[in-house]
Amino acid sequence: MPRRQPLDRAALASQPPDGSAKRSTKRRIEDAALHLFAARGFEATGIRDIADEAGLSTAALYHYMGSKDELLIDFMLVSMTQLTRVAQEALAGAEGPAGELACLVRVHVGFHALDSQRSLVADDELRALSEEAFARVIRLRDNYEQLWADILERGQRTGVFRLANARVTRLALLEMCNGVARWFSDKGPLTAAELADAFTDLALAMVSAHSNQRPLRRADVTCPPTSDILAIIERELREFGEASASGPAKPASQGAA
Amino acid sequence: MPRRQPLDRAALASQPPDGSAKRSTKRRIEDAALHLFAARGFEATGIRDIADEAGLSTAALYHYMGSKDELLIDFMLVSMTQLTRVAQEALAGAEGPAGELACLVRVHVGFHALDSQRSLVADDELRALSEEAFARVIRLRDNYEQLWADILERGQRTGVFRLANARVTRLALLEMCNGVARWFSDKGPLTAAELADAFTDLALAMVSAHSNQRPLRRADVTCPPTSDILAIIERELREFGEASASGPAKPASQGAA
DNA sequence: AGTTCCCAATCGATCGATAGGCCGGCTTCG
DNA sequence: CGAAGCCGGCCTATCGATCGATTGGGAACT
Repeated sequence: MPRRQPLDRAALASQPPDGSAKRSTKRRIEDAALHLFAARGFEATGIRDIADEAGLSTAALYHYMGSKDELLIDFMLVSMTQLTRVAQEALAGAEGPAGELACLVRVHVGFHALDSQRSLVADDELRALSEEAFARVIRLRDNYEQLWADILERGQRTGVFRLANARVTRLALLEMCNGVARWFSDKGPLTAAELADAFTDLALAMVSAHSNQRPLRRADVTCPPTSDILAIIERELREFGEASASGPAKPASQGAA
Repeated sequence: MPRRQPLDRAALASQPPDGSAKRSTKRRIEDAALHLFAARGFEATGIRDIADEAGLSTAALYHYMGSKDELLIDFMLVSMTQLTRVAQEALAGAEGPAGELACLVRVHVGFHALDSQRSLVADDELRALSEEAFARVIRLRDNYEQLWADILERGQRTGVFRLANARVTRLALLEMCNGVARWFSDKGPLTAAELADAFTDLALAMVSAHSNQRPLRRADVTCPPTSDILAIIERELREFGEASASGPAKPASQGAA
């Protein structure tokens, strides 16, 4: 019978003297949950599945997390917050609607390729949220999508873009980019950078970006290079990965209110 | 307490003398299941939810369907079969890669707008299928997507399209069109026809469709008009709606094998 | 009498979550 | 220094609720 692993104390002892032993466990739980949510869906994933993949009992799970629902909510809030933050940082290096659109596409595609599991869950499991949590996440998402709407509107108004319908174009762009998380694999033929660049040209073509009667391609716009943008994303993901795993979910046993 | 409705026998009696009473019940079940699967997801929908919305007991459900899983499988097989059939019929009236692409976009978007619930379920719940059912549905889907791949390849080869990467372009196009089922509402500002036309231009721009150095728009290509294509879709949906609801799932109680 | 249609009651399985305790390291105090 | 007490980390066992599905009819129509 497959006994549960008795914990490699030697490996734990070799880590920094702070709460790192805990971190590794919380990270294992989050990684397992994210993997299963993305592969089977939130509703189809049981806490026993998560516990098995993390190498724990179900009871031990609740030492680190509030509930299965909170786990999902956290994934979504983190995903939307990171995406928005990276987009804003990257937009500082872009010029004009065409450059800004290229920037948003690179960020969005980069995020959905480098963190595809979390992105997939964040995009597809909104219906699993309670009304309150849904409202919180949607507020963040609306805020993010407003970046796209503003840029499309500005491009339309200044004549850089030619849009039959700004709303439809925005929705088409976003769904196209969201789709990346559904099929991208880092074992596939394309790197995240190549994908982000390919999508940048697709997006510029969709909005008929042009200047002096000539269509604009990604080489023509002012926007941080894809390598820089991917580096920002990776830094953001790394920072959160450490921040989120600094200890148990319940800081101390406090009396109920 | 909300008693279950005692069935309006008078209304049933006013229908044609064949098996129409059954049809209405089976249709109620399918409509309820489709609505709930689309709104909450397959795994989050219980058979009691379906029974409540259909105005039946859970036991009565099994008089008309095999199982909850079979219900889902049927939705998917029907969706893929109809989509492929309509696409092939419509393609007969198209000329050249640009006309054919416009045709596929109109069919795909039209389907996802006019039958958005079934399309949404078919696109999003693949992971809920068993391995065997998954293989059956995927085979149909691959067959359908091959239509897109062939047209993109032909457009690329004949110089009508300019594609950086045919596979990426195909995936981007399909995800963009699939997205329609997630946000389209017939109570929204656009009709299905207007949407299909808008997406046709977006798609032609994405592939850089051109002729004589000039970009091709939907007015320039040879393709059945959107109104005709939507009519084909509606006929297909109507035909199935009646065919699928002609009686209980279990034709007679037969001994087990 | 047979068939169609449907229900109340209930099956075993599994769901998310909790109770209560064991174990080992750390701190505190004699 | 060593014993005592605490606490974080994790376990087994189990909770009530709900899951999909079935049994065994009863009422209505043919």
